Amino acid sequence: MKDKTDLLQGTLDMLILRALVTGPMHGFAIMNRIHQTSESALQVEQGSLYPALYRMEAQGWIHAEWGVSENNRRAKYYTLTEAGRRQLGVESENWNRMCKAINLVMDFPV
Amino acid sequence: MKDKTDLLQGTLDMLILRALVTGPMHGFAIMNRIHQTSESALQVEQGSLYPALYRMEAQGWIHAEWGVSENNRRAKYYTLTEAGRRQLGVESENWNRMCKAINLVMDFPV
DNA sequence: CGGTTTACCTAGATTATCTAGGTGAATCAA
DNA sequence: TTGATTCACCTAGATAATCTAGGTAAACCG
Repeated sequence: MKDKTDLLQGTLDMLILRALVTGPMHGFAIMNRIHQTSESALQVEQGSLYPALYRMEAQGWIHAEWGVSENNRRAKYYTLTEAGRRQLGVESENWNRMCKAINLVMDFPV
Repeated sequence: MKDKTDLLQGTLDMLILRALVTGPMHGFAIMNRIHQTSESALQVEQGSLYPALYRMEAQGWIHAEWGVSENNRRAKYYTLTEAGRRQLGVESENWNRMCKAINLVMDFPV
């Protein structure tokens, strides 16, 4: 059974890219950022996050660099690349189109 | 690679249930209805539709009955059950919550 | 020095949807 | 009357995204 906080499939990459628009961030912080800005409605699991980051780095959308976190832990900082910014545009547009389409169906007069 | 008309995962049942609010319909008509009301933005594939209908009937959300279509073909007409109407409410609420949550993240100030 | 938090990682399961095949009956044009 | 097209249904297997459930190690705190 799907949990209430499960993500809508296909939106994770977009959310991560969007989080990185405000500047480089490490994985753990991205997770928290998404949780907080969604007012706790979204909870990205670590088992989803890290493979996604790995995949997106391979795609060239983000760039990773080891550093030290604000809590003095070693952390991998991710930066949005130019390709990542373009990808965010594509995914964001797609999301808006889908949202609109679904709402057209949902709001169709009875 | 995901196609532009691919559905957002998790929304198919909701769309089908919603289509049936206007009255009983056969599978093929449900497919076309979703395509049309979404202004061609959504295209449910038959290989997604029929298994979904089967699954939803097993869940008790819809009820099937053989009949004859407006084109004089044999067709299976689906009707929304009371449980299906409740399920639509649940899924619809969940969709709105998710949409809002994602848009909170997407619209977060830079 | 033991527990908690931070931060990362991975294998395998789950599940939804799509791809790509198929059937058969009705309609329509040649 | 026959061949092509449309309607309507069905299914097996592939694909892919996310989650579950495990794990490591270092830093901090009492």
